[in-house]
Amino acid sequence: MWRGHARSACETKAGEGEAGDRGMGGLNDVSMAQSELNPPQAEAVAYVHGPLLVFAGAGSGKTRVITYRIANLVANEGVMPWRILAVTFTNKAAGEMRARLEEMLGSVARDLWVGTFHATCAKFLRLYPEATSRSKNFVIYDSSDQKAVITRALRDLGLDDRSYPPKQVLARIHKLKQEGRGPHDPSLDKERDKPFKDAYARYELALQAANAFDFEDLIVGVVRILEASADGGDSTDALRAKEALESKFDFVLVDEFQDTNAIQYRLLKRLTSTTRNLCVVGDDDQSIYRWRGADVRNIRGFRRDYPDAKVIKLEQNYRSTKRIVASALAVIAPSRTREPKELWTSNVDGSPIRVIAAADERDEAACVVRAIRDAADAGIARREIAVFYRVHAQSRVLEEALRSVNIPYQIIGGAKFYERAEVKDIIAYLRVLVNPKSDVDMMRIINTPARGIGATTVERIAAVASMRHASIFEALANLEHLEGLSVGTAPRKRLGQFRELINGLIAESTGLAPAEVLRMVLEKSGYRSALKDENTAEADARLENLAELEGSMHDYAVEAEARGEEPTLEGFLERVTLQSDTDSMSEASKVTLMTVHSAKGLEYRLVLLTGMEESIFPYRRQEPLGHEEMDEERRLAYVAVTRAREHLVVTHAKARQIFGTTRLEVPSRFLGDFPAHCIEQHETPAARGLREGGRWIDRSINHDFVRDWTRAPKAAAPAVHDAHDPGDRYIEIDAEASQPYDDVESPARGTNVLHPKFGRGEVLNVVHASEPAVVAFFPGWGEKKVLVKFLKRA
DNA sequence: GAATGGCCCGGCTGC
DNA sequence: CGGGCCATTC
Repeated sequence: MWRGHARSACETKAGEGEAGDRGMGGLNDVSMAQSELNPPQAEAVAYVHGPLLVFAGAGSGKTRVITYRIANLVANEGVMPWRILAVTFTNKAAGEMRARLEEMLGSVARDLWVGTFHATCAKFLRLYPEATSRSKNFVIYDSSDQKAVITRALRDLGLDDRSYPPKQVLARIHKLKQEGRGPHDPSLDKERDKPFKDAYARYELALQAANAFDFEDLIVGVVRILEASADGGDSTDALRAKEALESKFDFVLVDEFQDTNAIQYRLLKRLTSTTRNLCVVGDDDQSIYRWRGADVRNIRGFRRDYPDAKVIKLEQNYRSTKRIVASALAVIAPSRTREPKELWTSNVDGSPIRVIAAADERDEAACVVRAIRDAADAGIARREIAVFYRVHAQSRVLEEALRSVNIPYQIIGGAKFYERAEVKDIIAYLRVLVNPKSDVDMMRIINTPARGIGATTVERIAAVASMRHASIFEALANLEHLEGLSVGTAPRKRLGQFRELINGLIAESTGLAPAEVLRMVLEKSGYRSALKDENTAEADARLENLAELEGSMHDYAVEAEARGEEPTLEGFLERVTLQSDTDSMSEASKVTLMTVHSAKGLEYRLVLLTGMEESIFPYRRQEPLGHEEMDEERRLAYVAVTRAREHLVVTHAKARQIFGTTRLEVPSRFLGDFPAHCIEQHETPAARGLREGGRWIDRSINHDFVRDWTRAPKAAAPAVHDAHDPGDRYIEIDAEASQPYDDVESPARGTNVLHPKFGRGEVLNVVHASEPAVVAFFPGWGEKKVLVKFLKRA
């Protein structure tokens, strides 16, 4: 329960339970809840006109402030809901905000514009597609699609991919787009790299020809509309769209403003150019997307751009214990440039932060398992627990450890479902049906499943199409009359058959529900039967994934209907591309594993922060990090720590196998920043073994490691405790439930067994040694040959 | 001309 | 560990 004065707009007594479908009315009708807002929160809610900057410290209730502010505008200020735009960082956050507002305001909340930058701009562009030389059925190209486009452009220009690596060229293009600069921007005149400019121009043309946008284009496109001018030769379509857009909203609110980039900020300025009712909320200490173009100077410099802006700081943290808040502040403190603010909490001291030294990544995973079990014993539900890491590559070992002891978990991000080959294939079909000009998709499916149209033929038809500034689909339509297409009669015939396949699919898909289109594509393209014919376990898994794809279409249909929208294939495809990792998070009773980046905006009772080692977190490759990069790593660590409500466990390993090599690691410098009175240091027996025995440590290479280990967590903690009993290998075994194997009897292939050291495993092979033995796979350890007498039934 | 298997290089974070 | 490229085989 929040304490503090409720002021002005927020003095209301309506009961929360009465929230429901109600018309608009005074705020007293609205269940703005018994919630009492503290003075700065109330001020941020009640301040109505003009620019408003809210510095919202971690856990200071900023989502609540935005939500209430919107409710206040609608209920008390008489603002029409469709004239309010709220920009959130994820689709999930948008959905939650919308749901909350519907509770407070009733069904009128459906008319609010709530969404991410990308989703909102996509919506604008579908309203005014002509203004950007696209049609309404445009598709959005994700990074791999973009890479395909730029690779092709570079090849067409005869640029070799060693001097012009597609990834880097693409990165340069994105950087320019984030600044709103096209290939013919005057600022590029001094750019001496003409081939690069050509590649950029060609990339843009290719996207336009494909009736496609990349992520940046969605924002840039809307800004272009808003900056259209009759003098600048813009079309009447563009001018009409401009007029509609710039007067569309009375109020614009932006969450996580610290992670906006230059073009997004420009968009916001343009959308509010007449009203100046721009409310931005964020925390410069939590700016973690610099590498993606985010510019923390947007929030730090907001007052310069809007000298009359009202500035409010929310500094009371309601989320975390005192120890967690103090540690977070200690981690962020060394950062050089920060907006001054004092985060504080009146919450309890809480339990000490456990810092655990593990021997290696598996030992660390075992610590994680142990901590999760302890938490479960203490009554913390699994959904209240999260495991964080800096890079996805760390997740596998953690995953195996959890699986081996049957702790349900979900992984956010990582190997993404929609990036699986079979899913991408089918999505490519669907996108072609929606937008046949999409060459990237056409190239993907033209010979998938194999239908005798090989690389050479594809290359030739693509070359002819590009020579005529046409798409492959258009070239195929003219197949019989194409001059300069030198393919034999057989491939030509197959191309014709493919064209008929696509035309047939397009004709039959009209009027069908998205899931029905999917089923039809699977059948008629021959994709399903090709997979079935393979008759392998892998093909079966792919078929299952495709079934799951159909499932996700149903989920989408339900969501769309909740928003009052008609489910369409376009809508589904857009959702697939613009979905953020956390959007698909399950509410089920599972432990959540994710990167710290994904964790932004979330909170958990128990957070396990793993891999706190120099070179992992702060992450660095060869080059030492620059100041800016180091500051960002620090902010990322701050985000990680501030996700925890009650308990925080921080682990680091002394050696880590990652990216194919084993490295000796020293504890992260950020660990050294934790205040001594907040932490409690532990060490696993295996880690201590390394320190004391140093058996397999070559000190001549390793003296840094030893020195840093004694120095880095400089806080002399209370006594160092054992994280585990000696001899316990941390993979827990339910001893009572298992029975030993007899000496004579060997477990059969495929049976599950328990080993005192390696835990649960599966028998792969029975081997003949002097004693009965098997080769078994133990998650987290790999394949091991073990004697049967050490095994128990699982 | 198409399909498949091996090999080498590069590898973060993500709308 | 995976994707892209090349060599080999059909």
